Amino acid sequence: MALKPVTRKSVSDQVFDQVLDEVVDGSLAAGEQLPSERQLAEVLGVSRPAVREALQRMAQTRLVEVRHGGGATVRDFRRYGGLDLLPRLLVRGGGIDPAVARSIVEARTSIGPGIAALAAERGGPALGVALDAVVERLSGTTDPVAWQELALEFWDVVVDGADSIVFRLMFNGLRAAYEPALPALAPALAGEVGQVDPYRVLTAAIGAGDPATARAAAERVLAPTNESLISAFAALTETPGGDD
Amino acid sequence: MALKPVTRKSVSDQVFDQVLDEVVDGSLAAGEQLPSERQLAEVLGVSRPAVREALQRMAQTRLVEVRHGGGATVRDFRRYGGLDLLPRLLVRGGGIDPAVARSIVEARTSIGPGIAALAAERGGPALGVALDAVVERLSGTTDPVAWQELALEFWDVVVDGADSIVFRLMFNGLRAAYEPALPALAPALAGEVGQVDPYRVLTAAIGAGDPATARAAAERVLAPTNESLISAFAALTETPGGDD
DNA sequence: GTTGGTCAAGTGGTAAGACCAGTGACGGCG
DNA sequence: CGCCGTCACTGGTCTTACCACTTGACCAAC
Repeated sequence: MALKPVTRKSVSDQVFDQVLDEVVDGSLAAGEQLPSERQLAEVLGVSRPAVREALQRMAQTRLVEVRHGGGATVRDFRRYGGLDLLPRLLVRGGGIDPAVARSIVEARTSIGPGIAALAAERGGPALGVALDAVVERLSGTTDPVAWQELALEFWDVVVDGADSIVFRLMFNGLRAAYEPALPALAPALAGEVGQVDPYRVLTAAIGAGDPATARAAAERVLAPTNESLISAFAALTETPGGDD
Repeated sequence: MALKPVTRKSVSDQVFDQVLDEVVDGSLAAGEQLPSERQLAEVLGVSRPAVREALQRMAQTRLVEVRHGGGATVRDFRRYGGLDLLPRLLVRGGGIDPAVARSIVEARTSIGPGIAALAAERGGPALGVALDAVVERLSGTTDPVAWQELALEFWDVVVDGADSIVFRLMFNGLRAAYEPALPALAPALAGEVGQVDPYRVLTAAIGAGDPATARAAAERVLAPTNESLISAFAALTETPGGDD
């Protein structure tokens, strides 16, 4: 009997989710006016403060624009949305959106090597040691989920070594989208468990302060995961998967 | 007589800003407990709903964690923060943070070429035409601010052509951080106004569907701006600059 | 007709007070 | 000593009221 933690979503959370869904799936088109707070409150059967908290959060993500006395307007999420709505786009409509999944893979592949090169430039030997420690733990791991978690931590350390805050913030956003899906994703990526050699090569290049080699090594670390990720996402389309 | 729009910040905005500032500058360290909503409301002289809206927005950006009945905890913004707090980090402490500025330049340089290559792969001739139109407008522009706006729009079109939602969302976040600073930044970048040739080369490569050439061309588009950007940010350190 | 002003209705912003629902620590009881 | 209930405190929600702003209609003066 597998028990799972009870989820208790607050009212404002639910309002937020509903409005966000309508914005993302186009039921509320860009430029459209939202119902007034009072109307929303009545329709949804909740209080106005609850609605307001949800709308303020929507405004915080730049998905709606609220003007004092002038109502709230939906904005084009493709034009104004941030990385934070990546999870919502990924699971669009009950299944995984393959275009979004592909895009995540592309971003990994495209950005990772550059970060590795920066880390090689700046990290110094200390970074190599830190990475070695992670790789060591990686080599002793057989559980797919734990392995992916460690892979994520490996990159976390690399990103720290790159010492470039923009990459750091991007990584945070991607991780926030990626990590919750790990339990559902990891089994499909089980094939790469145990393949620590690419990580060792990358670690060595970074520790040696060799950006060019690090860039190439990063590509070899990321490449094998890519096709597996795409198919993993595809396989997830009709699978319940890890929620929240 | 230069008039500027009157700014009227709502109470919850001000609370949000204050708390955010304290988190970013470390007055509220990671792991620390925030005062209770009731205490905050009393200390700041505002109502509890106003405080709640601000805290909910903080939670939305993953900078604080709120547990029902268990208070609110500050999280490490370097570990959990998203791209949306880039503007705040950039102007840390009244001046421009050079490390953040450098990082923005690095991200431009590192990611731009990959996006250009993707756009070349996927855009087709139609994308070339769209880019041509922007370049044409670019060539007729002498005002520095307008020129930078158009450069931003050029990349906007490129990112659309790359058809990869993650890059799109990243670009949105960077743009949201970059655009407000443009009026203050553009004059320092006036040197590049009129240099449309790199853009033409890039446009041609993308229109021709040549990823490798597009990648190289993108580097040549971005490179000249980089040193100017760094010094522009530096010059901005002791200049009022565009607020909000 | 255009300009400018006033007004009313609707909307978001703020406040106060009350109560519900979790959390956590303290102290009594076995 | 350990378990467990109580209670104070915290966040979550609702109600009600009022303020501030936007919009559009209407009207007077030019």
